[in-house]
Amino acid sequence: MPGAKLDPIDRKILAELQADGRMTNVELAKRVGISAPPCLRRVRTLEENGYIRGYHADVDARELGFEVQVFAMVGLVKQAEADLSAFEERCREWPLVRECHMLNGEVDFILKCAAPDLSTFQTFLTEQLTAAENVASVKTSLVIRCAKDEPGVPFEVLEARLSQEP
Amino acid sequence: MPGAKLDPIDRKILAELQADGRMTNVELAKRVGISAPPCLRRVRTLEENGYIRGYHADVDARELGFEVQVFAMVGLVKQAEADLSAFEERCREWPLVRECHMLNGEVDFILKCAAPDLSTFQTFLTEQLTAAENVASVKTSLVIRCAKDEPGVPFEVLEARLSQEP
DNA sequence: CGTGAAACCGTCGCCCC
DNA sequence: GGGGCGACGGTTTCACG
Repeated sequence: MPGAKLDPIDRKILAELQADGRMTNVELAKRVGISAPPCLRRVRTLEENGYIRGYHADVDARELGFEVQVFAMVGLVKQAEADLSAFEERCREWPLVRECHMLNGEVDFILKCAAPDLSTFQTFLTEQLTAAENVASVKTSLVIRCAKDEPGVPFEVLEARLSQEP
Repeated sequence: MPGAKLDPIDRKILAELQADGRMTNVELAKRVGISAPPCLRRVRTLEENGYIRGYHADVDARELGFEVQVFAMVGLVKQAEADLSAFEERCREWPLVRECHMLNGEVDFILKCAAPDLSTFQTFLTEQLTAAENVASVKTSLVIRCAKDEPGVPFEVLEARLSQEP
């Protein structure tokens, strides 16, 4: 049962840093109810054990001139592990592809892409993605608007679960 | 032309904070080539003008016990603006739904969901999402694995564009 | 935008439970 | 094992040139 090695203070630290990753350590310590030194030690441990992968500013893509966001559903011709890995490696090299998830079901991968405008994306779509080796089909959907974009994990759900069956 | 109001130093600040949101201000100032006080003023301005929406620790969902990630494609019965807004409001209230994007094409919305296990998700799926008013169809795809998950925007693409046609 | 100064914070060693 | 106290050096954040 993962996440069980964390005590309530660790989970509170993760929840607070997920909500505000630039909080000072003393502020964080105050919120979780311990003093600064042990709080910092816990944060370092959480980082080293991979619970915290990093910290990122949440930059507004549209304000920066990335008007186009697209979800692309990709089907491959062959799905042996080597084929899957090869496609994933390609995706890591394409900067327009921000996320690449392998799925079950009829489609093999879903990609989230960001581009400055439609023509940039269509060039990428026709000359790179659809043209890539082993790609059988690509279906794209433009994002009209984004109603919710919460990073990370719903800690409320985790806490409800843990308080229910300890 | 959005993003044009930013000078190269502002864009460098955004790129650096996107890569490491917990960097100290003096380190950031060193990297962008100015001293600390004007660097902090620029960061504050970028925050106030909405270029930076926030800072978040990138928490490993699976290590925390969220084993299940799902993409859900949702079609509605009616798509008048009031119907669309009502569904978006529902999504904001569901903690398991982390992202909700309205799409063009045959499907109306794509949702990214996170859940501790399959049964939690299926309960949500059958009792909440599929049962919600105005929902016509829901197709779900489990995430098998994630090959890439880069937050934010490819600044390399932006810089290449700006240096090409100033 | 840079300099200087004051307040604050990150961090360490040590002691305590 | 983990938490608290005190102190040092670095950082944030002013006012001012």
